Amino acid sequence: MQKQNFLTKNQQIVLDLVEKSSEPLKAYTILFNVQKKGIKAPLQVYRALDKLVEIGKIHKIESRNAFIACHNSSCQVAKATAFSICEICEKVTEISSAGLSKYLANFKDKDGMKYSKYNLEFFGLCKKCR
Amino acid sequence: MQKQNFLTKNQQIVLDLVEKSSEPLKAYTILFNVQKKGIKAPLQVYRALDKLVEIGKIHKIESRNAFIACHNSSCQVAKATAFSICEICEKVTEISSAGLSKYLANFKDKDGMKYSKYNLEFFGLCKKCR
DNA sequence: AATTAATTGTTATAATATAACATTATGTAA
DNA sequence: TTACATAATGTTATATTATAACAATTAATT
Repeated sequence: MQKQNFLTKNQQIVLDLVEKSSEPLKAYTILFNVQKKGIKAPLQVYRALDKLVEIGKIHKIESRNAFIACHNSSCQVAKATAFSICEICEKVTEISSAGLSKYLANFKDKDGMKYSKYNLEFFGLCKKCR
Repeated sequence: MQKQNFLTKNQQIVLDLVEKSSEPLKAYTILFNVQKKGIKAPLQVYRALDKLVEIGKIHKIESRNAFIACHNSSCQVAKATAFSICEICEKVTEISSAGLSKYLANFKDKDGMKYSKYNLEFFGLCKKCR
């Protein structure tokens, strides 16, 4: 069986919800909101989320245990992500800076090791909250 | 009462354990290992961890929900952290690169905003696992 | 000594995430 | 087109991570 290149019903339901949201959503918030669509258990949500993260449709904000849709058209795979997070209103914005991603992809550690996969979370105050 | 500038008993017990460990420790692993020292409840561990993170003695690896001691002498405050994480053996190394921290501290987003606080997690394979 | 603030201890519970297993659907190849 | 293999689903139960609430204690400041 080939690796699927389309979304299954549950994956589509979860993605639709996350894409409609202006803020990161938590797994159980998603669960609550998709119960009317027939998704009943946490595991159904987590499985959909896992897949969507894997294919880069959504990203996990690790410091918040929450998920947002990818807003970076070039981000086909979830491997190099950067976000700014407002510490007051919790607004999260995906950063797509060619300079930043180039710098990080080319960064070498002490051992000369490069990393194509990373997650960067900036914290501060957004425009509104400043 | 002044902000304490020393560690309390529980904080010291938790810090001692985390500093002795060569790998990130999870909160309940810590709890299990300090029960012989009189720490009985999760909250006692989480409170100590919170404080230790706040003063920069330890860092939380967000993608792993685990804690490691700070190995960066200049890191008095937990505000600008970078780690490499091996996806096979889960070895975590704190990166202290003047270049990297300078680049990130000076990075400006679309709105010209700078961020003095950030957390960066690189993923790849360590020397051994490569 | 009185006051204030931080920390502690304790019980209970909330929030986040996965294990295990039976079932159903879908692609591949004989 | 039937078997085979792989992937996704549904379901129940449970594991893991983290915090709420509140009473008690400790320590610095006035």
